[in-house]
Amino acid sequence: MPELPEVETIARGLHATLPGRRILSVRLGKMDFIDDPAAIEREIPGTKILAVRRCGKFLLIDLESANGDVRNFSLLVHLGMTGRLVTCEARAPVLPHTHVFFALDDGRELRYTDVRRFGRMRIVTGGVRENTLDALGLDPLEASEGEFVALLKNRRARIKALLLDQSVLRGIGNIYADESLWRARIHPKRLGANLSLKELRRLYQAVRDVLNDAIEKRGSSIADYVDSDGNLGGFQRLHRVYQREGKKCFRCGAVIRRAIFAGRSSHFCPHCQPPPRVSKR
DNA sequence: CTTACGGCCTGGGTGC
DNA sequence: TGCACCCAGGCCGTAA
Repeated sequence: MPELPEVETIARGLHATLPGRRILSVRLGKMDFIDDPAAIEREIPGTKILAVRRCGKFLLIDLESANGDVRNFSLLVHLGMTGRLVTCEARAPVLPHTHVFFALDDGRELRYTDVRRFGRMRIVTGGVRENTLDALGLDPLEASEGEFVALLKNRRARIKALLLDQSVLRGIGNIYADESLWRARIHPKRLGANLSLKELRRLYQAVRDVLNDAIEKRGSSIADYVDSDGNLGGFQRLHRVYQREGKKCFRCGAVIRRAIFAGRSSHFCPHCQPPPRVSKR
């Protein structure tokens, strides 16, 4: 499941080889996950790739239009659950569910593969001022401790929901929310406003440590995730709670539990992460 | 405005 | 072997 560390790994991988390359042509398969397929087919061929970067869980491929026009623009890609963005030789075998092919001027292709097609793809213009991205909260790796604390300390929602809320913090998904809460020893059902300053600081550090460790291990390969070269990540081996229901807590030995909060599964240690006193439901 | 929650997207895995 | 159904995670719409 591509979250911040996985998208960061892919962005770095693509940024290492794509800038300067020109996109010669575009071929589309299924396109129901693309906002405006005609615009992609019309405006992408002939463009030069300037940079690849991450914003939350979004990938942005910055492009220079074919004629060197002033109007630069970007291809915005969200990988959803099963999306893959991989470069390979143009003659390389095509994986099933590959729906977008960008032919590059060095004989390679940039391909988008997505079994479930929960991903999204669209062209964005006008630099940073773009509504999809404007709605995003702070990047947890860029926010200061003070900003992080201020974001959460007055919120009456469950801390798990707040961590997942992209308009609060951008880039955290279910894996890293659960792993961060375990490291900070905070139960997912606690309310933001009920956390002590000490706990919020602990959570800030936990989130950063988890994300940085995961980036270092090139992300978590749970089901479909691979990096931009098609290689698996390594952080799934270091998960402490995610998908460890019934196994022993690495810290205290208690049995890790899984529970559904607001339709989302949460993995936690009932001993290290004590539940709120009065918990409704 | 804030929060909670159901539903939707799709198809692989599971269990009968 | 076939088949129905559960479920994944993000996001959006709705309601309280």
